[in-house]
Amino acid sequence: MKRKVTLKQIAKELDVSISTVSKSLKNSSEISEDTRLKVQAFAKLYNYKPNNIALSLKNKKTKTIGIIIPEIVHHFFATVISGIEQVANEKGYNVIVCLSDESFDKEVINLEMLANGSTDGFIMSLSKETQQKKDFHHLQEVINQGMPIVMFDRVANEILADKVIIDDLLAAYQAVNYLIEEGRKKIALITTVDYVSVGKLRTEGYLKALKDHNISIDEKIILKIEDIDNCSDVIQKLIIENDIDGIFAVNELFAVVAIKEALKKAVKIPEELSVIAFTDGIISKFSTPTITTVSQNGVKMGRKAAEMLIERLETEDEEDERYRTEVIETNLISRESTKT
Amino acid sequence: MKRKVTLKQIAKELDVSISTVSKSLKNSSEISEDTRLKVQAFAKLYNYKPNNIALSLKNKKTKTIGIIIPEIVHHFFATVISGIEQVANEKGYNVIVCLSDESFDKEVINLEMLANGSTDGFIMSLSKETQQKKDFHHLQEVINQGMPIVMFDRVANEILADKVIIDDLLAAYQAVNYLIEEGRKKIALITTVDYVSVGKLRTEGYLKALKDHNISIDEKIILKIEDIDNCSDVIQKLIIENDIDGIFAVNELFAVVAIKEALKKAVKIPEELSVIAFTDGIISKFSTPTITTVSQNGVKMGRKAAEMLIERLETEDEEDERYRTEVIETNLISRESTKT
DNA sequence: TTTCAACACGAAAACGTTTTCGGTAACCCA
DNA sequence: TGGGTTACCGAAAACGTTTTCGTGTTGAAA
Repeated sequence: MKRKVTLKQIAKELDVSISTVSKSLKNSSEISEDTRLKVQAFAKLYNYKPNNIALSLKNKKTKTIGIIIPEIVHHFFATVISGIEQVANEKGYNVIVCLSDESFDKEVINLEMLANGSTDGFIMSLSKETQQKKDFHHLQEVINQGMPIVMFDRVANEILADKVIIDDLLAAYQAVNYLIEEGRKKIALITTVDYVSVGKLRTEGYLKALKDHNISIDEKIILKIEDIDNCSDVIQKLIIENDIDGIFAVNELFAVVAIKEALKKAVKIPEELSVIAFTDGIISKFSTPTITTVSQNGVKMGRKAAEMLIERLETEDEEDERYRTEVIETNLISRESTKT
Repeated sequence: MKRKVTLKQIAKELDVSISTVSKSLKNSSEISEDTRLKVQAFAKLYNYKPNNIALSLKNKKTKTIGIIIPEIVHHFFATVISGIEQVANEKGYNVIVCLSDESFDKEVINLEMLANGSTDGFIMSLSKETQQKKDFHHLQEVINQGMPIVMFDRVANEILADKVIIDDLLAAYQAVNYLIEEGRKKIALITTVDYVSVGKLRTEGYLKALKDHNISIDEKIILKIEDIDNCSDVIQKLIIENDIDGIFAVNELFAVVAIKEALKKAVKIPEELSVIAFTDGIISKFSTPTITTVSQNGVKMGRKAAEMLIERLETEDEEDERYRTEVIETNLISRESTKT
């Protein structure tokens, strides 16, 4: 087992100083060609690679991006990571991933953990609990220390930082419009509890679309679901007890459960009931019938977030306080769960 | 913007030496209670946290695990990461994730990148290309440098290291047996190309099950698919041209495509055709009909891998060359795509 | 012969820790 | 009063780099 070789060892072996070795490897003109080549040959032979930690300490740059997200077993977040990793890779950065598990405390711990030198900046999406508590002091503190943060999807208006979002309200509005133009009159909404920022915005879009078409709002067919694992019963109830002809769901899981429950009751999709879901994930593509969705391009969001962060990291004039909010466009992918 | 405070700054401010500050914060008995409390109060006030990079350099430990996987937009890998992160978190480690995109070169680059001090060890699953080339010198080199590697799922027999796998052959054997015991006579196999280690093993299990029941092997109903994105045509052909009554697919994507194609042709599932898939992912749970699967507990694999790696990292007597291969049990989750 | 530039290289500081070792008082006991 | 202990603190090395500055040697010009 041959341990990694250091500058010091090379210096000793070749009977020169550490400085000489370092300069030789950097092709400094200060060093004679003789010694330069000698050192380079030796370094190559022993497969010398500079130690990243030492470099980080010296340069006060880790070339590492911290990602903190609620969970990873979730197609959307996985695609975002994928996008981040792509541009990080291109620009020579690594990514270190932490999961908050939707917990405020874990989010704080992870953030503080990584803020002590491990990363140059953060890309994050807030945990549900954080959004509920509306406590963002941990973010503010990190920002005050001079570490840039880019937030995506679940962002906080209270925090001044770069952000990457989609226009949740507009996209929801358009999706519901789509159903209305199909001729649907009684469109149900299946959404999350209100403190999840995106859920709230999508709900607003739904309400606005109905209002703009003079369709009265019926609270009975607006379902706010907290526990995603046990939602089938309430959804079934929604379908049986109201003769709805359209469903707008804020995620594909709600949608697929709704479709299953409808099929059980022999409701024909899309003839009698149209379904549109937010988030174009793996489920929508492969369910039967396939589901019309608002596609939320996670890869693109990740790429954009990484670009924004790295730009801020690498721009010299640090204090440009003009934070940007980038809106990624969505598009409606129509599939079998709607008529047109 | 107040930058992070260091020992040196505290020392200067309080007019003591750096050593005194360091010892005070560690509650060393060498320091008088007076100064100790004074220092601690000051440190707390300025929210002092030791710099991780400096610690890493000093201790030659980063408390960071490198994960290198083919891709993250894949439910199985996401669950594995989730498992790794759980125990890493418990034991005070961070994880840094790199994606090889199934490319040998990227795998090598990532490995070398992280091996230069950034991580203490690795958990990885090989890229397809690496498995095809059978070139593992990059792994061997890292191991030679004294960094432990734990491989999971797509492992290499040629490399001596700790491994976490499932018994692919046995699980496939049992799955096919299940179909046979249902009374299926003509069972098709939809698998990957052979160089993917797990695909090969699952194929072997399929063959063994047929042999053990004296069912003759029909090469026409064994489909080896390279391009997962355009597999529907060949699968459709398989279903129309052979009157098969069972399908064993080595992943859920193949299975769901097969089901869709069968339904198109009005083949009744499971009455006329049973389907079992490997990998219990999100698709199997929500497709219509839901799919009977061999569940491959990714979280458990991840947890196990992380435990093995951390144990090796933290055990003093470094050179215990007895590498272990841990086999995670699978179980068959029967759903609507099979009769019993 | 003196002077000066060019050349080649090394010493040392710096990044932020931890830890070993020494040192200086004050105190105790004989 | 002398020797030894104890309590408290600081200097310095170490981790592996990079970079600034200094220094010695050479050769050529004056």
